[in-house]
Amino acid sequence: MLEGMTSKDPRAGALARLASLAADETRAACLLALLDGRAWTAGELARHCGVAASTLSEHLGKLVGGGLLAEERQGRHRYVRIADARVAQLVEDLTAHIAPDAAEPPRGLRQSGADSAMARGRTCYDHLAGRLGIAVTDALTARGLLLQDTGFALTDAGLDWFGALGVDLGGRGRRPLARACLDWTERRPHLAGAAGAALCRHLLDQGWCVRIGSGRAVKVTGAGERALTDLLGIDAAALR
Amino acid sequence: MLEGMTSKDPRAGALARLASLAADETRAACLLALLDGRAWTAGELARHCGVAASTLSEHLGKLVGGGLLAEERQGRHRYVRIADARVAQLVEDLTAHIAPDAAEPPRGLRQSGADSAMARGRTCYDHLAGRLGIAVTDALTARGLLLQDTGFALTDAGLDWFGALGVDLGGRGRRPLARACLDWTERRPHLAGAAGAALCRHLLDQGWCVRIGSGRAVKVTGAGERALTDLLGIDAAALR
DNA sequence: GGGACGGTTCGGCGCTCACCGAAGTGTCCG
DNA sequence: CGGACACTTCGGTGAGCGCCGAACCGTCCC
Repeated sequence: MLEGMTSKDPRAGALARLASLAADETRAACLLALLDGRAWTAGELARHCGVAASTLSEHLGKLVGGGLLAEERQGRHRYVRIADARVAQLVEDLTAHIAPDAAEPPRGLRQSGADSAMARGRTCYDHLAGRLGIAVTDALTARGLLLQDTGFALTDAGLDWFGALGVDLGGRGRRPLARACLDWTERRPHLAGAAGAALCRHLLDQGWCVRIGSGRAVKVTGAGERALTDLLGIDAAALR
Repeated sequence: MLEGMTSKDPRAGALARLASLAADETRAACLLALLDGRAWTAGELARHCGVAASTLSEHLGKLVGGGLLAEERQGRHRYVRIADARVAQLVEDLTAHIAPDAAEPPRGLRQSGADSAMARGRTCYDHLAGRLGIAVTDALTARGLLLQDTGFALTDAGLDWFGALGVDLGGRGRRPLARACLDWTERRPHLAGAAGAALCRHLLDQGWCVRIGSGRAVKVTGAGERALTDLLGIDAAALR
């Protein structure tokens, strides 16, 4: 009670509290699962993590209370998702930090189908990742629309390109237009941020990409192959 | 022992382990203190955190073992510092996430002197922060050397500018040349990354800036004022 | 209405972990 | 050599936390 504390940075408590939220394996598994950007029900997460529903309920209470997750109740379901892009970025950053160590786990044959679909193309919160994400990012860079070597930013030509595509990049809120997100399978940066999100949304809206099943894996459609070739010179067949 | 686990992402364990390192208030305080980029002895940190030396020794064991800190033993001293720029960035990112909430603590008059020196200019790991860091970043942007609105990257002109200054930006290692670091007092992004570090080093090497005491606060010298005005058109008097 | 179902609350169990002081190791210095 | 000093190791203690199953509350559907 006495608080015999010395100075000790006042931010330390808040930092520790934030880190605690991810410091449990079950909660960490939830955050990683939710990085697909979709909303999961509490039950789905409980099964995914292999813990009792009651246990997971308490975890969700903490994650929501800590501002990392947003919840939406629908009937008897409790849907949760990553609260916002800042949180998604934080989890991505943490994940990127451990990626070099976490060697590819030995994969059973049964999983390799889904895995390879994920490696071809997937969403990472709200933008594209996998080989598709890399291909788009590299094509933008090759055409002088995106700087990658000296940082990560759209060029003026890049801004025009998005404009010509009819993609609204949002009212310049707090969120950075372009930022790098380290890809988990490819180990290379790909386009994230407001522009990455808008581009991903555009591809899905135009039917150039479709989600495979209910998961985060996506595949390029026939129309998408033509569009990617026309717009960016991407050899989309290589992504099949 | 049985490992009745279901799938549960294999990265979850590693993520939780990483987060645990920062999930303790004392360890968090250590990380924040070490963000000044200098090496601290175990005893200094113990006093700073207000815990017994034995307690802190165990904390350092975990932080070093987890790869967040690097240690160097000199005689009977154990010096520790942030392991590398990636770790520094991680801690910065986490800190930036909580900054909006952590309102400025009520400051006693005794501290306000040191605090205002910190607000004027300081190092943030290996680059400049505070009003000085913001001023340099904004000046680079205004001169078309740095893009901030569409991401964060040096322009070609920016590369030339660094070259003309005689600053070596390093052999393009893994580290990004330019990235944004959110300033804690100014709430605005400033230049970090390899270019930010090189620039900070250059200012100190040239005697344009000097450290105040042994801390992280820095002040601009007379020669520095002239140089900043010449090179970037900065009104350095405003930083006094 | 009644039963299945998703989610929450609660009590209790067991483990982990931060903390301390005391004793021990190694270094520096008079 | 002997004493001061920085740090580490080790037992012990107390608090916190993740987990479960059982009981409970709403919602959906037959």
